[in-house]
Amino acid sequence: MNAEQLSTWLSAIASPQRMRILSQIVSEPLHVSELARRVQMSRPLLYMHLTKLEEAGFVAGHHELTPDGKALKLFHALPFSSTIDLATLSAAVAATDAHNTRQPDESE
Amino acid sequence: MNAEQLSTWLSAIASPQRMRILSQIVSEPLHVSELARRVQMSRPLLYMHLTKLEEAGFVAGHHELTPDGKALKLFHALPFSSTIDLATLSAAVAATDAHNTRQPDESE
DNA sequence: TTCACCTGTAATAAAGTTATTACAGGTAAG
DNA sequence: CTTACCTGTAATAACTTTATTACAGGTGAA
Repeated sequence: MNAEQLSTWLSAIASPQRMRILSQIVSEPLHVSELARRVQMSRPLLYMHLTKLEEAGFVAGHHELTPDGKALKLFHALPFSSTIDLATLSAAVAATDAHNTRQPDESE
Repeated sequence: MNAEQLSTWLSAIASPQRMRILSQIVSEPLHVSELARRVQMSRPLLYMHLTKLEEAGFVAGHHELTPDGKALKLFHALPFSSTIDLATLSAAVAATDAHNTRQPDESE
């Protein structure tokens, strides 16, 4: 994990709004409209936040049909745990530096 | 720790630039101008980043006089370690909710 | 005095994030 | 057909963060 990736990961949860969203779908998955009502947020805005959370791997969404045939998009939180300290950050910076110093033909 | 405080803390390190700054002053303290040269950043910009890091408790700065009498401002990284997971985030959101639901006369 | 360092901040520009509004389109029930 | 739900996106406004430029002022050495 390089500095940019770690930054993307941390930025995704470093938002009170996204923390609230996440905490709502820890125990039970919810569909977008219902989730929007619970966190009192417009759907377009919620989509933006969910997209960031999904890209960083904190949530996953999947379509589901209700018994009566309505299509819902359900989201649920994915479990994770990570320890952050100076060593973690330094390692990420080192990974970035190594990448940028690398010769053109060197592989990932 | 409520959601806003956790957000401030995470946001402070969720930046590749600030990770680079931090990793430079882990082993040895450096004065502002020298640090600016190492991370290739203008001093005013570096000050802005250092202020954020200091407010979040990741670095500390102190003035020091060189043997020949020049005043330098040295910064060094403060050690820390924190585990981030769904429980941490949910607890922060709960702390915020508790605060907002509280009666006017309730204490901190 | 001039040069080469250093600290510190104010004003502003540039870029990125967050939030809103307004759409288009779907299903099922009354 | 209208009402009441749902998904999804495009355009844009409002705001925050990041970065630059331009100052003012200090010390010590040549």
